[in-house]
Amino acid sequence: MANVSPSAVSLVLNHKPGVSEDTRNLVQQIIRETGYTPNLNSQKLILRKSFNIFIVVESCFAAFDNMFYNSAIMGVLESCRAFNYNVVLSDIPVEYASSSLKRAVDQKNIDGAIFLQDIRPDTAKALQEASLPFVVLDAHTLADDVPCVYCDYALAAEQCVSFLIHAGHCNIGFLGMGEIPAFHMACMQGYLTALGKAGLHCNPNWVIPTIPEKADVDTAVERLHACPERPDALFCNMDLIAIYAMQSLMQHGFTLPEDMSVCSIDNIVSAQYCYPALTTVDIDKKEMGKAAVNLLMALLERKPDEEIPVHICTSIGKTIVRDSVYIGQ
Amino acid sequence: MANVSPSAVSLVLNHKPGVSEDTRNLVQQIIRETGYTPNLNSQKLILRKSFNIFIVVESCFAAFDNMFYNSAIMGVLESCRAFNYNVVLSDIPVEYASSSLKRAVDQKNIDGAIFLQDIRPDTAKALQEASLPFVVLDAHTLADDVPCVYCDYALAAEQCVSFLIHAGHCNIGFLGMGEIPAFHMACMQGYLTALGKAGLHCNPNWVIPTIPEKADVDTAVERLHACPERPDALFCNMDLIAIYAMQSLMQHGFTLPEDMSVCSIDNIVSAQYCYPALTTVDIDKKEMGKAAVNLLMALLERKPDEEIPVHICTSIGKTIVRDSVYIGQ
DNA sequence: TTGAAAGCGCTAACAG
DNA sequence: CTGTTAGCGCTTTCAA
Repeated sequence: MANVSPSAVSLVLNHKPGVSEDTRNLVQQIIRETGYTPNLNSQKLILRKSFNIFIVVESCFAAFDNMFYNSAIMGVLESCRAFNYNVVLSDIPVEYASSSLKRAVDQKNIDGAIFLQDIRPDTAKALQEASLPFVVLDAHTLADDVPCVYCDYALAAEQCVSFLIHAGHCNIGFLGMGEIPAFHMACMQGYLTALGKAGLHCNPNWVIPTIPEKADVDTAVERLHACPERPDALFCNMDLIAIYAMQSLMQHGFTLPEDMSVCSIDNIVSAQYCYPALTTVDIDKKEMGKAAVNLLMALLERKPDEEIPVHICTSIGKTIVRDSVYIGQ
Repeated sequence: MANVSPSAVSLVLNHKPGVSEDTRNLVQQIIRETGYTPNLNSQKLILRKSFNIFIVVESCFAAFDNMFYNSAIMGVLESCRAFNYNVVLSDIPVEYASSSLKRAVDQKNIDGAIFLQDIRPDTAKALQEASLPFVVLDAHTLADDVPCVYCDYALAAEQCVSFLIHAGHCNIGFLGMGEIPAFHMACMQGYLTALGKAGLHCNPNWVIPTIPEKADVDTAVERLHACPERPDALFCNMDLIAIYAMQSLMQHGFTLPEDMSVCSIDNIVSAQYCYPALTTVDIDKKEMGKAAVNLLMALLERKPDEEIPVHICTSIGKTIVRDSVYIGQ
């Protein structure tokens, strides 16, 4: 030490009490003058922390290049900056996710994790056993003991379908991602609620589960096309499905939106680039990302048997009106 | 130790010589049985390494949610997995980039960095002074002493314009990102080369620099529209500009691609979702990402005065033919 | 080839 | 309030 004490410095650095104002000021000045920076690695060693949080995707329907989650990650970053954690990206294949994470825990290379979309119950359990704090972002099924941030897709669906109804459409089909049961059910429920409130009925031939792949959406549109009576509007629960559906529809000779209105949920960036530009219910993905890190940080700093609300719901945005819905009458 | 030696274990763990086969096997077996995992943090401390590499964007024209760089990041991740480094995302505002990175170096929290797109000479210098290895991904200007991976956009431009010419177009305009001079010049050169090879001349009124924002592209299209004689095809050096241009064109009552063909460079994911689906020269962004980490790793492990080629050029992909170019005659 | 011992740069528990 | 001390879990000389 240039001047004074050995471990008092530690207290100063960590803004802890136990030092007189004089000493504190002196130390701070010397730190400033010498440009001293503590070595994070020794802190990591003694504190048994890594200051790393991982973003990991286990679902095959999520990915870092998924436009939805990509926006969420922007929120994660923004919110994480204040906490001095590194956010590290990890694209582990599903089958190795939990073992790979467990290894990271053993190595003390991870303090917490944010999962993009639901994880399997057994990996949640494995993580809990390894006592790794984590939160799932954009959860669809809400297990009591898994912390998550989610949004009310049933509400979003209702809002979307209501928009269609207010635009004058009575015959509304539902083309939706069917591979995530809870998600599909939520959207189905919102769809039915909106229909019900308007006194409309649901034609079962018009609800077709699919996945966000062009070929699958093509066959879904095919089925719709084969119906004796066709809807005049389509609700999709993902922008990507809506975009593919519009492409299919146009390939079948439909003029959009006159021959078929399409409205969906997400507001990914491609929604403004596709044709027709897509009318869609905005989901504040960035907000979800921020909420996820806030939850995770709370979990990391939770005191013994402190209760933390672990399911946090972010609100649904407005319906972004673009060109894919024909405003009738 | 359950059995034998104290520091021999270290040699075994790091696959270093100096241990007999017997000891090695014994130790390895015990490690397997006990499921022992070394604590990374103490290695970090003693080795003065973090096993972190940062991905950072300093340019205001790059970002993590930029679809181009986003794909590149997938390549970075994929290639990094083998090296046991964490890839951490860092969205530092431009003005703090170099100081923030220097701090990370002081803290021993970073071993290397990958920049998305060009960095300013002064930050390159600052990084070199801090002796932080780094590489810039998708470099446009190639300073001798800054390691980078780039691709030959002049060639891509030539390929793109040649495609237009082969499709029967003789009057070809150039709407391009003008804010990155080196990039603009490279594309301009490719554009002129293709024109020259075909014996075509360049109408200066038809080359209009712009930026990838709807409003700016709108005014660029406006200018084109005001020309006494108009081109029948447009070369753009970025998909996003092409997509905006097509939207503008359609708003002006053009039928695409009959009234105007559009072709560009990048092949971002939105290129297949836009309307008309965009014909574009593929850039292997993933490959660039991989090349960047390979370069960086070589830099990290370079022995004293070992020479490493620091400019690596990735090849240009095929022209992905979609619907935005009218194939004439 | 192997073991003993000295740190890496910090924090925390303990006396003064 | 302050200084002394003992580690955190590893790697690495250096002798044996």
